[in-house]
Amino acid sequence: MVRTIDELAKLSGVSRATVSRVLNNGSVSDATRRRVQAVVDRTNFRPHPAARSLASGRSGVVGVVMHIDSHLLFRDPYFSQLLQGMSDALADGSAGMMLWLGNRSKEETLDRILGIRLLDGVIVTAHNLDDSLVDGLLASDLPTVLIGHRSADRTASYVDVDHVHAADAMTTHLLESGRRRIGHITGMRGTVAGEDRLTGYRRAMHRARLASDDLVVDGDFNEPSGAAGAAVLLDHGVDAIFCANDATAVGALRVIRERGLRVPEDVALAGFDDLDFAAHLDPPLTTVRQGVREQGAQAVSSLFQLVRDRNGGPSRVILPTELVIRQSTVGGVPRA
Amino acid sequence: MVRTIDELAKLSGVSRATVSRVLNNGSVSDATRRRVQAVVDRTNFRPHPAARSLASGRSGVVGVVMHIDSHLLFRDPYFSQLLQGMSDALADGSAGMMLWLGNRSKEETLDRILGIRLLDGVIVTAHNLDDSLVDGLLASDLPTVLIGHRSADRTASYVDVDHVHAADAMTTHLLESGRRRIGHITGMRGTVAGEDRLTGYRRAMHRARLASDDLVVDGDFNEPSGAAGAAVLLDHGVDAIFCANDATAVGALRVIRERGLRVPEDVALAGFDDLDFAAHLDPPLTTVRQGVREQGAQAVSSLFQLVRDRNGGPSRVILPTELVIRQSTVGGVPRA
DNA sequence: GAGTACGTTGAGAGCGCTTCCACTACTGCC
DNA sequence: GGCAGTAGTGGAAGCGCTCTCAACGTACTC
Repeated sequence: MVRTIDELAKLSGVSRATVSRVLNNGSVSDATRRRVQAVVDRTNFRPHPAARSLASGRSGVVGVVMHIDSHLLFRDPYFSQLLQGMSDALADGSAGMMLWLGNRSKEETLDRILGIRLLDGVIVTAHNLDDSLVDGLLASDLPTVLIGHRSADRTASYVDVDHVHAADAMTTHLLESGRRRIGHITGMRGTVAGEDRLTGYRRAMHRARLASDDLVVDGDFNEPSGAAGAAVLLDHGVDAIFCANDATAVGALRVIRERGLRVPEDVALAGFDDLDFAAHLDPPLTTVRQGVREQGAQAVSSLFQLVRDRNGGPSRVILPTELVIRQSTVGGVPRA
Repeated sequence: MVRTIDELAKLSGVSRATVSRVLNNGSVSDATRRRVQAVVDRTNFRPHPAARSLASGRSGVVGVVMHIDSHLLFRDPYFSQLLQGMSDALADGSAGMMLWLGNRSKEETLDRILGIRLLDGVIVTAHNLDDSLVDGLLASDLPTVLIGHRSADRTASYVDVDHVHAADAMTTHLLESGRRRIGHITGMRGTVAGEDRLTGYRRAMHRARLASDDLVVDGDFNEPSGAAGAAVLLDHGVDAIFCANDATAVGALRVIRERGLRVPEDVALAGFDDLDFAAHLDPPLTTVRQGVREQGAQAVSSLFQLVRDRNGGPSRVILPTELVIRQSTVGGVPRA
C-alpha cells in the first residue's frame, strides 16, 4: 500500500513536489499530470490530512456550531434540515464537519473551538439577539459564517432570510383575503426570527391603518404556546391568527377546533417555515416556505469562499422566501 | 501569543521534550511539571492538533456514521438522542466528532471514511441485517464500535439492547394482564430491531401455547404502518396490539379510536422506545424504555477503550431495558 | 568507595506534506 | 544569434509535534 507522497513520486518517476502539485492542482504539464494521476488512481492514494494540514495551515474541516437547547434542537425539524443542508454541501466539497452542540456553556464551547486549531472556519447559528458565542467567533480570526444575523452583524458574513418582509407578506395576504382582526402569536422573544416576524406583522397592520395592540400574544415557537396564545386571541375576537411558526400553528389549530370554530371560515390560520407536516394538516396550512436546506448549503459555500479569499469582503446572502397559500386561509367567509 | 511548544520550552527553561511530557502526562518531576504547567496556563497554550496527529498517529477525532435515510434520521427522535449521547460523551473526552450522514452511497461513504486517515476510530449504527458499510468498517483496521449488532457481529465491539428479551417481557406483560389475542405490528423487516422484537413476541406467545400466525402484520416503524396494521389486526379480533415502536403505536391508536373502541378496555396497546411523547398520549402508552443517550455515551467510551488498547479484545455491551407500564395496557377489562 | 539502579532530562530524528527558490529547457522577439 | 520571458520541474526547508535514545545526576547497595 502506498502511504506517502514519496513512494508515489518514486512510482511515477517524478519528484515529491510534482506529485504535490498534481494533488493540489498546481502547475504541471499535461503529460506529467496524466502519468502521476494514473498512479494515484491505481494505488487509490490519499494524502495524509494531518501532514497536509501541518504544512499548509489548512485542514479541510469546518466547524458547525449549533449552541441550542437540545430540546429545541431535535424537536424542531428546522435544525435537522439545516444540518442536512450543510452536511450535503460539505460532502460535495470533500470537507469534513466537526459538530458542536449545546452541551457546554458558551464560554467553554468558544474556548474549545478557538483552541482546537484545526478548523478552516466555522458556521454558527445566530438566532438570538444576544449571543456571546457568536460575538466571540466573530471577534476571532477564524473565518465565520452566521446562519441568521442580528442587525449589528453588518460586517459579518451571513446567510439569512428576510423575516420582516415575509411576515409582512403573510399579514398582507390575510388582509387581502378580507380579514381585519388578525392576531399574532410571536416566536420566542429575543430571537431574531421572533422579533423580525413581529415587526413584519406590525408593519403590514400599520400600513392598513389597523390597530394591533391587543392582538399580539407572546409565544416561544412551541406548540403549547400556540394553544395558549390562540385561547387569548379568540377571546379577543380575532378572525385570523398568524403564528410565528408552524409548530405554534398546530397548537392554535387544536384550540380553535375545541371551541367549535371552523378554519378558515371562522378563523384563518397561518404559520411560518413550511415544515413537512404543514401540507398534511386539516386543513392544509398556509405558511411561509424558507429553504432551510438551501440556507445550510449556502452557508457552506460562503464559508468556502471566505476561506479561499481571506481578504475578500464579507459575504451576505439573503435567501428568498415563498408564501405558500393553502386552505387554512382561503375559501372561507370571514365572520366579520 | 505562544503558538509552539518551542516557545513554551524557552519560556519555562526546559527542553521541548519535557514540555511535551507535561502536555501528555509523561514522566516529569513534580517541580518541573508545576513550572511548565504554570506557563501553559498563563499563555493558554494549546498544542497544534495536526502536528500532534502527524507525530503520534492519533488525532482525537472520531467518526460517527449514521448512514440512514434522512427521512428517518430526523423524523425519529431515536437518532437525535443517540447523537446527543455521543456528542456529550465526546465533549467529555475532549474528542472531536466527525459526522457522516447518509448523503452518499455506502460505497462512497466507506471509501471516504477509510481514506480520510484522520480518525482514531468510528462509531456506526448497525440497524440492518445487511450492511456493506458496517461490513467494510469492521474489515478495515479502523477501531470500530457498532450501535446495534447483527448476530454475525460476534467478534466486533458493539453496544446494544436485548430486543428479544424486551419484546418477550412486553408480550408476557400483556398475557399476564389477561390478553390472549395479542397482535404484533412489526418494525421494518430486515432490521435487527424489527426482527428481534418479532422473535421476542413469538417466543412469549409460543411459551403461552398461543398461536400467533394470523396476528402479525408487517410495519416499518412509522405511523402510517401502525394505522394500516391496526386496521388488519382489529378485523382479526385482537384484544391487544404490541407495536414495534412508539410511532407505530400512535397510528394504531388513531385507528382504534376511529372504530369506536376504547384503550385499554377493548384493546390494550403497547409500544417500544419510550420516546418523550409516549407518556403524554391519551391514554399514556405502555412501552419499553431503552436509554438511547446512554447507548451513545457507552459507544464512545467503548471506542476510547478500543483506541487506547488496540490489542484488547472486543467490547460487547448490552444495556438494560425497562418495561414502562402505563394506562394503555392496564385498568381495562379485556373484551374476551 | 565503587558499582548499580532508577528517575529525570535534552538532543535529535522523524511524521508526510506544502511551498519557496533555483534551475533547466524551451519559446519568441529584436 | 543572443536575450528575455515563461512553463515545468526538483531540491530542500520547514510546519509543530512525539518519542527514542543516550546522558546525567542522585540514591542506594555491598
